[in-house]
Amino acid sequence: MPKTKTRIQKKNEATILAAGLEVFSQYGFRGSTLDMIAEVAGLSKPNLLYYFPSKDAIYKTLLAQLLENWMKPVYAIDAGGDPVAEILKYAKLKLRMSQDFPRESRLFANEIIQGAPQIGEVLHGELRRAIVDLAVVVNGWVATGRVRPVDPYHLVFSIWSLTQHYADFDVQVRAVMGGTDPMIGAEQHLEDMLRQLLTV
Amino acid sequence: MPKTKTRIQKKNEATILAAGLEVFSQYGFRGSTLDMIAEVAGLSKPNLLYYFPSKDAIYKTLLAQLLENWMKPVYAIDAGGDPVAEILKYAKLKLRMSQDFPRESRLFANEIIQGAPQIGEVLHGELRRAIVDLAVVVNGWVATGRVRPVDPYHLVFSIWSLTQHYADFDVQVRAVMGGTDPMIGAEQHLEDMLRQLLTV
Amino acid sequence: MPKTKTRIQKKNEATILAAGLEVFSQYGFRGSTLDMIAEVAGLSKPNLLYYFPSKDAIYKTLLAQLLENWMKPVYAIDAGGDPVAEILKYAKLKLRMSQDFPRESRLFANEIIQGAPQIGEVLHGELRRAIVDLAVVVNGWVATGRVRPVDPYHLVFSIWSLTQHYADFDVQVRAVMGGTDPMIGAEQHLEDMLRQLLTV
Amino acid sequence: MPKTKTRIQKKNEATILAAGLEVFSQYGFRGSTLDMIAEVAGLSKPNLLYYFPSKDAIYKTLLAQLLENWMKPVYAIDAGGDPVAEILKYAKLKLRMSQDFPRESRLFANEIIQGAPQIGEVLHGELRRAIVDLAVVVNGWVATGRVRPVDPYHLVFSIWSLTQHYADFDVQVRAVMGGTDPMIGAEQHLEDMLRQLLTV
DNA sequence: TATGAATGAGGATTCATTCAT
DNA sequence: AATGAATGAATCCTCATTCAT
Repeated sequence: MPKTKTRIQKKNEATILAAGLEVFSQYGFRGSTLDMIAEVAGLSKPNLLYYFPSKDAIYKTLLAQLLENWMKPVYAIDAGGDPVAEILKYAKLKLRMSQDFPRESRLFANEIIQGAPQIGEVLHGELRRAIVDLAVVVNGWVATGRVRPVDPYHLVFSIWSLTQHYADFDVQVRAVMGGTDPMIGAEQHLEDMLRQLLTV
Repeated sequence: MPKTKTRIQKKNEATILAAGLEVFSQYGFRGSTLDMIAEVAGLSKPNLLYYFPSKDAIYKTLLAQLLENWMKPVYAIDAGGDPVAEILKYAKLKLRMSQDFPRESRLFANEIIQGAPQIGEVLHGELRRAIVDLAVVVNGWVATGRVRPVDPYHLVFSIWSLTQHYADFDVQVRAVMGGTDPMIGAEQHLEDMLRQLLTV
Repeated sequence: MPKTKTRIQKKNEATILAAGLEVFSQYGFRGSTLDMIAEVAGLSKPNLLYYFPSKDAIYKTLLAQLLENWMKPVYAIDAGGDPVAEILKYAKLKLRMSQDFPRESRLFANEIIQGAPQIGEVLHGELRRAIVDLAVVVNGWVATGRVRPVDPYHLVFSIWSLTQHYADFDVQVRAVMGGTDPMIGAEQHLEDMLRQLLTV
Repeated sequence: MPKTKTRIQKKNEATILAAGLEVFSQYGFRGSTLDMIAEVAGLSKPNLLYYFPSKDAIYKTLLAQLLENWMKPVYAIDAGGDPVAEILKYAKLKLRMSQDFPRESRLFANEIIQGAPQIGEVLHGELRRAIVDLAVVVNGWVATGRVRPVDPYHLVFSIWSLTQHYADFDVQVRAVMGGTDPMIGAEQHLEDMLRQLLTV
């Protein structure tokens, strides 16, 4: 019999994942406790473990979901489109994701900083393949003189690091900028930087 | 009489701090245990606490040391020097620090991601002041047409995020780049990017 | 919705408090361990902490309960009654409490000897007020010649010290008296002493 | 070679015992730490253990010294003297000891409350013998009508408990009496009480 | 004689997980 | 589907004592 999930089941799983994201993204895996997650979820601790077999399972489910969304934008780059426009589209999408899903970003950052124990394989597999493919495209653009000569890998790192910085280092960004909203100038700067870097 | 530290004392404190850095930078404060640190330090757990009153004290000492080194480069920027050269000098220094002290960088990243519970004040105080001062300098350069118009804050974030990315996201960087040494192209790219962004 | 306690909850809390009283009254707060209390209670150590948040909480709960019962007898003294009879009634009540609740008495004694870190405020507040009020009554009796001139405070100390002596110094009392039951002559002596002291 | 103690040895042993008394009397045996004692003594912890083999040894030495002084007054009672005067002399001596050596009193109280693990034997031996002898004397006085009929044991307990109360329950006594010095009325009351109780 | 260094044996408390209902 | 009850395995920290000098 195929396990069809009831409405309540779906709702609670979603609630737990949301709570898990909230907590894990701030305190990391080991720094988070089921009590915290249960508190945020508004459920009892044993009830959490009724829906997920373990703390680990919640964390892994979150990471899996995250990776899916994390990879999507790369595939949206159109090798046939205008180079600068395509890169900018990608970069802005990344920036918006950092704005809209800062907790996901921090969850990811925590996982990577700790050596990617859970998602190491994905990094070496799917992610690497996607970026290698992208590098071929970019190198093609460079070879045909459509963009300035640029290392595709470091280009990607620039985009990743800066966009995620606004989410992951939010506290520092806000501390440094005082009351100013960081996001106001962020996109402008990102676009300017990439245009200068890429436009021939 | 000023308590002069024994040779053994100095050695062991250094050993413990090194071990603490190793462990805290990877697992964060809550994810690290005194057992791990003792293991790495090659000392017994109570002996750790003979030199430092608590786990917290080790962590705070590390952060304090870190902050000191972290702030230095900013102050080395010479308002009277060549704008692009000064910014480049700073950026390259930062990059080298990430290369040479990746654990310090990750320790810092962990602290910030978790909301900077320990160093929040420094961020709002000394760090903010330093960057505000730097912004004045950069804005001066912009106003006199010596560099392209850039937002000083986002310029700084670009430098910070990219340079630290190589340390904090090392696993991902290496996964994506396969066998290639990330550092070979990193400085080149950093310089290119900043020159394009800043040169009028 | 008021948290109504389960039957099990009530039972276990009572069990723990009884065990805590047993242990704390003999070894004092610092000399007692959760292991001892768990052993006596027949519960696991973490289970103790499931019902009470800390060792301290068990101790404080016990002291709070104790103080309530400890204060009651004072309030039962009727200013309008026969002076000697009222004092005797109070003294005998105290004596019976020492007999029936020797552990409570020792718990109290331990707390006081160590400087009353927990209940210092109650001593300066409620207890002092009660005894000051009592002193007024006794002084009234003295002034109207209904009892011999006595210092109300030292009268109270006499009653407290002697009655509690049988509980707190039980070992010594029994050692000195050999096989004789201390309580047989105790009440007799107490009554005789107070009558001689008070009767005009 | 007979171990003759050097001057420094004597001095340090005395210092340690004084510090031990200070600490043990307040926190009890298990509640006291060598660190506390070392702190009070102004000596290093290992140095303490150079003079005394263990924490236990310090405690036992203190108790032994204490018992010696504690027993003396009883022997000073003169069976041939005036009954009331002799009892009063004894009681006042006890009171003065409580005033002058409150820490000794509390140390003793702590030991007894905890079941007299160290000095149980002395209580059953020397102390019991002394009080039994005293009882014979008092009973003689009673038989010959020189004092009112009193139970010698409970008489002794009255004296012990009240006099020690001022030392052991000092905090409570002072709390109840407010600013008044407890000792001013104490002796007066003690004398009055005993005279009333004993005088035919 | 004195003390800096070191540690094994606790001791309070936390936490993921299991059990019973 | 939900939760009160329970616990073994940590985890931070304390402390009497030992060791080396």
